[in-house]
Amino acid sequence: MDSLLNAHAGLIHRAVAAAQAAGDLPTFELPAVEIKPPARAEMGDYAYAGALAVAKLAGMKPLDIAQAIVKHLPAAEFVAGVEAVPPGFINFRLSADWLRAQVDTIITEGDAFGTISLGAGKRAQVEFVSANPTGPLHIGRSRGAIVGDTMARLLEAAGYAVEREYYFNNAGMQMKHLGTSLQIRYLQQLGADVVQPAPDDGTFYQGEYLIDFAKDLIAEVGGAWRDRPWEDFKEYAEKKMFGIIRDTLKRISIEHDVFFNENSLYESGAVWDTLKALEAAGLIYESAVRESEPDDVKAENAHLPPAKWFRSTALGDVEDRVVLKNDGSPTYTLPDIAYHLNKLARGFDLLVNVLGADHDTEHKVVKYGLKALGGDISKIHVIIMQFVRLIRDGKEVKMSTRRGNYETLDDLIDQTSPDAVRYMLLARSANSRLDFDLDLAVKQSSDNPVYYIQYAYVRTAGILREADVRGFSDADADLSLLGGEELAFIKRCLTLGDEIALSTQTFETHRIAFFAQDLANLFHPMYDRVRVFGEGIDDDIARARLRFYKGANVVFRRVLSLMGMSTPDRM
RNA sequence: GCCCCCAUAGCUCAGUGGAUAGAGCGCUGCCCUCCGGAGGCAGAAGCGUAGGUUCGAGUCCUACUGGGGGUACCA
Repeated sequence: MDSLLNAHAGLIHRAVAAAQAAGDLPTFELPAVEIKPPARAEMGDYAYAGALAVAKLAGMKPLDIAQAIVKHLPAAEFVAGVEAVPPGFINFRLSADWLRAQVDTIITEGDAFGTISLGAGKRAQVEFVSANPTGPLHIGRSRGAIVGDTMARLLEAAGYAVEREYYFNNAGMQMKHLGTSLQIRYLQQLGADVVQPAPDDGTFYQGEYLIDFAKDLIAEVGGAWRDRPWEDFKEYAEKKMFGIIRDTLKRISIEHDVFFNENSLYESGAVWDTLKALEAAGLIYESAVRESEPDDVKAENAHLPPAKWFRSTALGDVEDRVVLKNDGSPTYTLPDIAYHLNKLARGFDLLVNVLGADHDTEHKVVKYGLKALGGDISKIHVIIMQFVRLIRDGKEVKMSTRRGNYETLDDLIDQTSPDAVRYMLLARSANSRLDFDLDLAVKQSSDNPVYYIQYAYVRTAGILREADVRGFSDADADLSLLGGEELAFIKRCLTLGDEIALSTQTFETHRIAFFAQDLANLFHPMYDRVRVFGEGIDDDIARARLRFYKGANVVFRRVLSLMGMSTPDRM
């Protein structure tokens, strides 16, 4: 089914064209049609404010335009009434009969309910998490994990074929430190006389997990690795670490389709090809400092070995960027550009990138690079997330990967639940900072909205179970017996398609969390009043309501699974 | 210094240039205890400051104030 917003917008478009053809409206290009629910329910279900916007363009009073549009509006089965009201709004009212009939549509569509055709026939890729395997995932990474996976789920619901990708680098200094740290732990476990670096030594990973790895390694090979080089330990640690990371992600229902190793871009020569291409475009220069620096700064640094700079300012950047360090090795920018060229070459229609706020500048530089090399950056969308701050006892908890005293995602899941973690990290706009209150998340009470939402689903399941026990069927239900409260709930359910469209167009995953909360807020008061079984409720009404709650059950299951949350029948 | 993000109710946050700005928690008072109470009803309370654009601004622009992030040789 098409979204209701689109359906209404279609009516407006046709009406304007018809009014123009009939000479009731002058010819003008209709600007983007915005349909919204009106401010108050009494005004109707959908409202169009376009007549106000085009008044000047058309040279007519807004209300006259609105009336002309209404006059030519084609009939539609979902519309029960339309009126043009001052100062120039057009208000639509949905047909109650049509709404009631949607209960059956919802049940028929089942887990596909809300699916739209926006991305039909298109391929999208979402790249997220992308943490190097130097340690377990921590809270900072988990926000991107949830946002990325939810974005992927929403894109799937929008009709896209979606691939989830994890980009990682297993070379570099940090991985070497991981290898040497495991080597030290291994030798320690064997009782060898090794010096353990001080806690503030940046080259040593203090985390308990490396002691566990060392024990596992001894169980496998005993003391045979005493004289092995650090590279072997690095490889072992990396493999173990990826296993842990994948297990953690799986606990919160995240599985990637592709793991892309940055190193392959060096092996294929793509990194150096990228540099050559930028050089060929005349956008690389060799210098100790930026060429924009004043002469005295240049002179001061003239003795330093030169680096290679990307003249990104030529493409609109605020300053040039180093792409090759003065030791001859690339900065992260070069492989990043090569990686995105690779992604573009794989033929996706949409590339979504989920990054932390610390990468905000970096992704812009990558885009300048792609632009310089003719890449189609309109296909790339980056979600920049502000940081997560952990709060315990009302105070911020400091995190540090290397010292090992940070909160891991696994710890958090253990303390709360996968569902609570998913919801709390989702229910906030990506460009707002997120305070994760550990005390609140640990509390299993209604303070935590995840329970309120899931409880709505549980209640629908409870009704269906009760019907089963009583042997009561909803066969031949007469949906015309449903009341106003049920209709209001159905209306909200039917906006799921619009939510999915908007979320995927604006790349905002928090919307679905608020939608779920809204739905639960409508559900619980209704549940209290609209009962299926009880004194004075006759069988006809009970059948209609049972059918209705069956539909509600489908909707909650769908919404929860879009958020990657579980759907327990009991709590 | 320069660049990016943020500022809405006591707290945490929604809000697509449209009509009387919403929710959760907390607070105050009440109801129910029934398809599993992790429930329901009602109430008090708000757009950082100053300009500008617009028929119309929480939303767009400028400045300011406050908080966060970034600013080659960590990714």
